[in-house]
Amino acid sequence: MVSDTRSYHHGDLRSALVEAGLRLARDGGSDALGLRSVTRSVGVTPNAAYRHFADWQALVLAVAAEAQDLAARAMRDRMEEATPPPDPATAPPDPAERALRRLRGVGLGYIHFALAEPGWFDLAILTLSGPTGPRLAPPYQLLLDTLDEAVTAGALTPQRRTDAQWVCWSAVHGFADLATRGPLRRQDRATVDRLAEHVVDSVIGDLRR
Amino acid sequence: MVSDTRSYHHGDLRSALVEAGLRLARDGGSDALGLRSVTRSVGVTPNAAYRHFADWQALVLAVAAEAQDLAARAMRDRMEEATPPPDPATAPPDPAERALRRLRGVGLGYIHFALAEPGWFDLAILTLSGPTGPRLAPPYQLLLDTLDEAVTAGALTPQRRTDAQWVCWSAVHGFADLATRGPLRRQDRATVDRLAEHVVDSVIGDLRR
DNA sequence: TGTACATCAGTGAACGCGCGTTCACTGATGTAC
DNA sequence: TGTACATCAGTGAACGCGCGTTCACTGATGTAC
Repeated sequence: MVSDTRSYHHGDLRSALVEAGLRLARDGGSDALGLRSVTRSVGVTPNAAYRHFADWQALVLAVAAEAQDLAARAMRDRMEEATPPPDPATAPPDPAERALRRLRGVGLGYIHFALAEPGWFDLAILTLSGPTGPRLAPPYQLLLDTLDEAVTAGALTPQRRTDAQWVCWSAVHGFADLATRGPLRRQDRATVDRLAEHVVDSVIGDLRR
Repeated sequence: MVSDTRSYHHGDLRSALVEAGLRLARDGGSDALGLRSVTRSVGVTPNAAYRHFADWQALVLAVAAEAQDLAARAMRDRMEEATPPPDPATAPPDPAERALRRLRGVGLGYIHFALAEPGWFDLAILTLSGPTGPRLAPPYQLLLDTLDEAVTAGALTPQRRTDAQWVCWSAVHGFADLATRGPLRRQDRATVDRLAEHVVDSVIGDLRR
């Protein structure tokens, strides 16, 4: 709480609504995002939201965009974790190998975000196809960039690069869905992690072939 | 219509409700399956459904099971289409090659069912994880059988067979989701078909490697 | 520095809707004798 | 073959709920002079 002195004017209700939306969606997924539930959570009248969003859908889109940013950030973290900055004490790693490790990190990052935050994942994929304008969804953009880097690093032929994003995305997205909503939902975490690596490595194995 | 003479007793209301549910879900997906909307569609009072289903969820599960059967049937058709019975006039095909063609048919069948019947697909995946008892979901069972056949035919080593179902299912399921709800939704059909083949062939390419 | 006033961001109450579910009921069916 | 009656499968009305949205409003803010 920034201030406990509840004033008539909120200050930054728009941000507060988006944040409350994220909080609700974290537990309940996109279903938890009602105009009434979000405003209730902030402690404000339902129609107060109409000062900041055209309608209910606009609010959902705003929260979903935030969830996509969170997903992209988690993926990027995982990617960079997989490829620490070169240590001058050791031999510089093979750039092709390094690029594939980064690609692997991106894929596993996608899956692990879904497993760690299924509510946000559910919300994020809701609008992956949405008309978010010319800007691509951040997770998708990250995948494209990483694949391009793999070509530059010589890990991937331009021929194999073509449409590779759909193979990669299909596999990790499908796995994430099976693991969060589907038959792998009840499996223990170690098994799911092992299968996730297997799926990602299979796809990368095919790409480098 | 079996009979236009509306009697007080319906005859087979349970089947009629499931059929009406399928009809509604075909257009509107699982969201269209309300207890009221289904009974209304049959022309019967809402609570009449309680004679045949414990509650709303039981009705949904019954319709979803039907949708899964439809999916499995479409996949099987596609699989058998890909492997016509041996013609004695020509040389018998390589059994390993034949098994992989069948596997390819199963994967493409899954994707094409999703594209042809997105409403039913949405409903079917809702309950892929559901507690449907010891019986596995028919589409999943079909995948397992086809993979096992591929091992028998020598197209797949037992080593590669391990967990292969998750790689296959993840890829086709993810693609189906991207193509029906995701960023490929607006793509023209020819492009989507081409990408679908690319995804399936990539996975199979990795398996046979 | 003080005041008048336009603008803005919220309130409070209500609208109409559709949902799943429950209640007491009634019309139809089939079985025992 | 006919009748009494238990059983079953529907009806009709209502409950309580939560939803997104609209209306007229009021309290707070900031600006012009």
